[in-house]
Amino acid sequence: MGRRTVTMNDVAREAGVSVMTVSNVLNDRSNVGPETRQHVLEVVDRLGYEVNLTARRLRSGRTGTVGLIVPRFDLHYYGELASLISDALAADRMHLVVEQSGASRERELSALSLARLQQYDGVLLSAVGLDMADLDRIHPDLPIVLLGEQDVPDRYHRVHMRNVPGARLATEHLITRGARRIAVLGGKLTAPRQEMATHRANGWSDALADAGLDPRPDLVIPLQDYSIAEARARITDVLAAGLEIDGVFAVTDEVAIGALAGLHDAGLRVPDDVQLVGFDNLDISAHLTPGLTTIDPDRPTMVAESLRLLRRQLEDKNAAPEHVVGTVSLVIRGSTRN
Amino acid sequence: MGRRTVTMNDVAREAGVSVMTVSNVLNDRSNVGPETRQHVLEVVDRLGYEVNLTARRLRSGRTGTVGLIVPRFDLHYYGELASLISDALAADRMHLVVEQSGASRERELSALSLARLQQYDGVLLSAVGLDMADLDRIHPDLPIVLLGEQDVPDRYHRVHMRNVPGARLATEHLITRGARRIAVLGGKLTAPRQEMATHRANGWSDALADAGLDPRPDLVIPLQDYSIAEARARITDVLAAGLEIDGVFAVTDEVAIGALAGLHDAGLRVPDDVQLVGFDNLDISAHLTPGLTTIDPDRPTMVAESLRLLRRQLEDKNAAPEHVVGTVSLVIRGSTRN
DNA sequence: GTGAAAGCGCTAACAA
DNA sequence: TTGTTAGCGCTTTCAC
Repeated sequence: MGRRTVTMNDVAREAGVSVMTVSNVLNDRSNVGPETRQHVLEVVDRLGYEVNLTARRLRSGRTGTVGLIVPRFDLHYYGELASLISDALAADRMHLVVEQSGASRERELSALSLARLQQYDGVLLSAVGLDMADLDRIHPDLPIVLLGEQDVPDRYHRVHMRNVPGARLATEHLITRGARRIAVLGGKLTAPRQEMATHRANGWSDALADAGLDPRPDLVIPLQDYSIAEARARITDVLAAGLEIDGVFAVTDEVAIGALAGLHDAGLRVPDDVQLVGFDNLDISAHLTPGLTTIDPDRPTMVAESLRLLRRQLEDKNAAPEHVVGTVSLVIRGSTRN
Repeated sequence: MGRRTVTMNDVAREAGVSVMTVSNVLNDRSNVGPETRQHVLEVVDRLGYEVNLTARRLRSGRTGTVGLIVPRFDLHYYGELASLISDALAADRMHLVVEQSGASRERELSALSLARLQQYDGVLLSAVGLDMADLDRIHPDLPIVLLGEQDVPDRYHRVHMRNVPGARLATEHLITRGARRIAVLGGKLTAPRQEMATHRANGWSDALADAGLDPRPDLVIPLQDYSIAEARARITDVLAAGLEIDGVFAVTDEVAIGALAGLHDAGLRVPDDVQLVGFDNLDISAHLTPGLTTIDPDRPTMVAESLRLLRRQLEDKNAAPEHVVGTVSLVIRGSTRN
């Protein structure tokens, strides 16, 4: 209980060797005799010694830990992302820890303080609230990979999704299947910065224009937090206000789930009365009724690429920044007609 | 870019004061003259200094960070939990970081190594794969609160859910609404240790017995990872094998979502042919079609209590361990009949 | 193959 | 109000 923490010194004294030898044993360095190693390990075990990672880090700079910064823990997208990354890193014997920045700029900047970031060997940053200028202020001497949509300074390594083509694909599919009055739920035509909502609204708008349809502003239904509840409430509002639609492109699957509920509330059947397409291909989307037609951003590849970029920087501080663009594909399920 | 990290020493030299004064300013200690403070802050700003948290931690032992260890990032339950905790901690100006232990004992033990835990001021541990003996080996001189079901050594502070009564409530509700052949999806009658699945199966079994119904073993459908996909596949299997049921108690809402899909696949209507109750009251559960009747574990209170126990230990290392038991309530929605 | 010395960047304790 | 000293526990460097 109250007993003092066992340090390397204690082990060294007990084993009758120097701390350096203990350190060498614990770090699997080659320059230790076999029976010395054996003996040290025995003592380590007996005393229940565990290395102090803080001290190691202070001295060596290495932590064995990668940080993932996400806007929110409770958006399923980030949970699935974190899970994939964590599993992939485990193969490299590294640990993932996840922090939530909150979607607000203030909390994001705080999570992003150099002080916090420097605790990691590398950082995967999925930041939504920051603009170029913010990112430009961060000058961590530390590997970072940006995951996401926004424009970022060229010096950043970055993996991003093909948002506009993905949204276009979704919308074209709705048009192909006969929808003509297609709303974009969660889209934004204008915003202070380009972001997921504007990119995906642009793809929607492009597809409509190509098909000779009018991307009317009243078909663009912006959201704040992209939660299921918000999406359901907003679509209920616009339907009650008399908006007539036969298709919905929801900017995320989570938004689509809300739309599904809201449409059902209004007595509209999916896909018979209104067809619906999402974006993200969450695990759950295959298991809704009806199954959700959606855009698959090939997360496994995005994760693999992110980690590749991270490893490159880990190996070579001055690796030239790379921009990787993912692929998107359409997954057709029951929420659109045959 | 390659420029060396700015240290407190640099700031001190540049400002013409000692490092202690810089430290005092940055920690808002009262013993600094106003114009000295002002000047130091200016220099800090000009040089872009940020404190090295690793060094601070090594010296002071405080980190300002709480760790939450969860089995998986991609189970919605933990995402919602993490989100609640993160927001609550922000009010105390503390940060939450989340680690995934993986449901396997090995990875759990690794995430739980003293070395890793000691990086935090306190740890909230939602461990599923550990037993008493494992937990007994952990002797961190560090505040821990266990969240969860299992029996734990008395010296631990702990918040747990009323699993058995909750499961009983769910099952009684099914019986009240007319179900008679009620399966427990994800339940286990026997297991090496008491765990969520056994507790909830016990509540199910108790309720059946009380009602004079037979808790037949073939009504207990165990699961491995409690994913939506697995739940859907398993219920499809047992239905195909000829199991006749008119009610399902799913041990989690996530499992219930899979059950909903599987029942639909089999051409069974919910709640007309088969009634369904979950457990957890996830955000999404209100937005399914039909809405999911479920057990609400009052997560906000559980989170508040967990943080209270943590703060108690932070303030007094020797605070007597407390066991807090949450309350459960039934939330009735469309997946059970009226 | 092993060990002694130095110091990573900060803060606790005490002195001035 | 400010500064000096010591040292958190480890790893780097270099000597033996």
